[in-house]
Amino acid sequence: MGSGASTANGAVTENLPVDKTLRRFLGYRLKRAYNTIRSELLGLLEPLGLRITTYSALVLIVDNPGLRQSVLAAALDIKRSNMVAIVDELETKGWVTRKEHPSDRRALALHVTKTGSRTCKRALAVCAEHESNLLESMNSDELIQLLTTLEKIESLSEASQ
Amino acid sequence: MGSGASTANGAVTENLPVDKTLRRFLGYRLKRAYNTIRSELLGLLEPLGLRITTYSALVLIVDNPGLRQSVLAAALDIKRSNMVAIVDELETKGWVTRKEHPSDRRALALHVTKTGSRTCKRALAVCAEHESNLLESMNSDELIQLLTTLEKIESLSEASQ
DNA sequence: TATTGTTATACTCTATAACTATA
DNA sequence: TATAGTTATAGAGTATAACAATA
Repeated sequence: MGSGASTANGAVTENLPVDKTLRRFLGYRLKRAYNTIRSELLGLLEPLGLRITTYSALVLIVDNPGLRQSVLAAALDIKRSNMVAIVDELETKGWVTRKEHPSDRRALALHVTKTGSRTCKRALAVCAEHESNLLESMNSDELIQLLTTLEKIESLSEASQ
Repeated sequence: MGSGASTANGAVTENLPVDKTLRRFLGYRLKRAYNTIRSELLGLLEPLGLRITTYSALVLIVDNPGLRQSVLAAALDIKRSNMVAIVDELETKGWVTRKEHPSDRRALALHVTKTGSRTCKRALAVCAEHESNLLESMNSDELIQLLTTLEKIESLSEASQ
């Protein structure tokens, strides 16, 4: 896939030199890299009943018991309105509960259940292994550098708002 | 935005330490970085009548006259079926034409029109400036390193298929 | 039999507006 | 007046299956 050179039949596939112009554009590269990682993660998480969004949310709830739904949404850069269905899904599966917030009656405090905690651990293990595969063939300095740069990109556009 | 500390009113916002676990995960970081760049690009391209997908396609067609639709799809990592609407849009705007492929009567050869070429140039200029903004505050070695690593990620998952 | 372009379809992600109940 | 959660809705992106024409 990607630059597919030869095919089963004699059909043409004209290997395209993507480099010419487009390759230089960061947005394009980021998209492709994210897409590949995304589809890999999807495959890893699906057997556990998780999607990337529900997985990310679950991890944050585990690490921050009593978390407000709106804070969770902000942390994941997801609109409050879109957060509802995600927490709904986690609640339906019995992994997360919405409780009253101790000091603010408008808010909901999110907590993990025992099964939720177990699922989260398994998911974390699976994803950690996936990342370690990347790490192995990538050199850990390189990865750290990547994460730092990505963070920089985020904070940059944050500033220009 | 993102880690919003203070609000107009006295309302609580509980600054969340996202780092704890999730921050380590590459997929999550990639998604956020891509989303920020994506929304910036959207804003830049919209006045020109382009979206990210149509823009990417247009650039490739300009650089590779007579391109097959299927090759274009493969180059952009987009399914052939999803490529149809994208080329439709470019054709409707009068920027691209679908002609007969000289050697394969199943295929269509994509070509740019004069207006298409003009639009592409303007879009490239806008995006180049956007990237140069990133470059300025990022150090060009860092950017090159980033692009290299992203490419590595792609080729990695390509190999594991 | 395989590939090209196409249609139809479904699911996810993202974004906006508007409502309610609280603050 | 502003915030938290919610609903409804619309627009993109992505993925699969199936078809006709052609290789």
